Amino acid sequence: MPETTEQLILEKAKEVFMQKGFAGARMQEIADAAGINKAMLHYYFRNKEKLFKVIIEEVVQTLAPKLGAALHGDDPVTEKLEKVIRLYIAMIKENPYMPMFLMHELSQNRAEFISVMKRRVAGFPDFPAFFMQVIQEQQAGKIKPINPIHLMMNIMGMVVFPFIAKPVVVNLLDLPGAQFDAMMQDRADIVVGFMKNALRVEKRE
Amino acid sequence: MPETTEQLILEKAKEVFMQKGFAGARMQEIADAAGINKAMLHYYFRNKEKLFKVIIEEVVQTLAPKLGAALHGDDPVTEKLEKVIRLYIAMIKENPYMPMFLMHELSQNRAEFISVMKRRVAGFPDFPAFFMQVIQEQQAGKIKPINPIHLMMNIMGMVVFPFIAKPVVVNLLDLPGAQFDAMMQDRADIVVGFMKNALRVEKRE
DNA sequence: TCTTGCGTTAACCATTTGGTTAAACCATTC
DNA sequence: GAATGGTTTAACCAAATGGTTAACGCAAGA
Repeated sequence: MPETTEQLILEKAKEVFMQKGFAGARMQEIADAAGINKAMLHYYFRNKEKLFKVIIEEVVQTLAPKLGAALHGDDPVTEKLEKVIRLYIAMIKENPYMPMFLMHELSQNRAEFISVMKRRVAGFPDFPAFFMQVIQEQQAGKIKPINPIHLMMNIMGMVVFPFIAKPVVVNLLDLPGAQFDAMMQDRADIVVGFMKNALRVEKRE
Repeated sequence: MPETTEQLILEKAKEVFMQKGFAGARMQEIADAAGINKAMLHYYFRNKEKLFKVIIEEVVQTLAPKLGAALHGDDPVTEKLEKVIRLYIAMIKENPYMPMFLMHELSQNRAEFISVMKRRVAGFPDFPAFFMQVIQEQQAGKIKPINPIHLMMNIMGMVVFPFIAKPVVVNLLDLPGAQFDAMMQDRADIVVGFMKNALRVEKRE
């Protein structure tokens, strides 16, 4: 099944943009990676920004529905969060640069970026509904009280951090990269356990 | 007290590098910010990489001792972690770009960076000792069992994430920036609470 | 006052880099 | 097989960007 040139470019551009960021990425490098002439990039995508925007679109379109699916439905909060954790950790394992990429580019306030994000894609998570559920379970005494947004940030922080901070951790702790990766095998279980403990209400005595 | 040109350059270079990253920063922009000629940058720091390296050095030298101080001493683990959380959140509030900057540049595997990190500065935290303490408290039944490295990553993730992800969160949740900042006031308390709950062992009945 | 040398500037240079153009290639169609 | 039109290439261009140079200013010392 022969890949079209356009697909090939997108694929390679994604790799380069994700690893180097917009400012660090070079059109020439993308062309080389795709084994084509630099002019092709412009033929298919006009310019660097347009190409970048397409990648962004793709990334957002991949991430949002995953979150949407996990938070949707009737499961209790802790189960939904467990889904989020496992889903995202699995995905980041295959795409380690994605979180860093997203955050770094977003922090540059690229207008294109924001607009893509704002235009909610199909399957976009229904945050208000989920936050409501969190509050209800708290009032019912099923989980510890905590602001749902903070809770969400706690989860995402624990999920995302190890991947963007791998170089820091490895260097700070003098840990071989392979050993770090091995540790990451358990990561999902550990975060899930930590989260459940943190939300667990003590039994009344 | 008149600031020397060198200090002025460092100050402005730090701002620009931290916000734009190495690849995104422009020597001209730094010069403009400092209100001087571009040649001055090269006069004092020879080239972009050298200037960058000095900034890196400064950042690492600021961060490591803070962690070292918090982890040092005889306090119980949860208190030490509480210190870490409060110290870092306070510092990041004054320097919101620092975490993003550090991680993004680290992820590029800049050799200079790694070398600076490896050369342990004064006050560098004694991780092995702290990890040992964590394990001892776990065996004594004072805190829930968890791999100390995972624990540390959980903490740092929760501390750092909101700052690097502010644009993502704000856009995803349609939250006014000011409201987000207001929420950040409580951040330290919430992370401390979350951490303590997660580590708390249930009372035996 | 003349000299010395650090600090500073404007102008300039070379390379990188995003982007363009005109011609060539090649499969499909008439 | 000539014409058509999408695809690809090599060569080129202009702007951006990191870096250099030569001259100037000016305070401190001789």
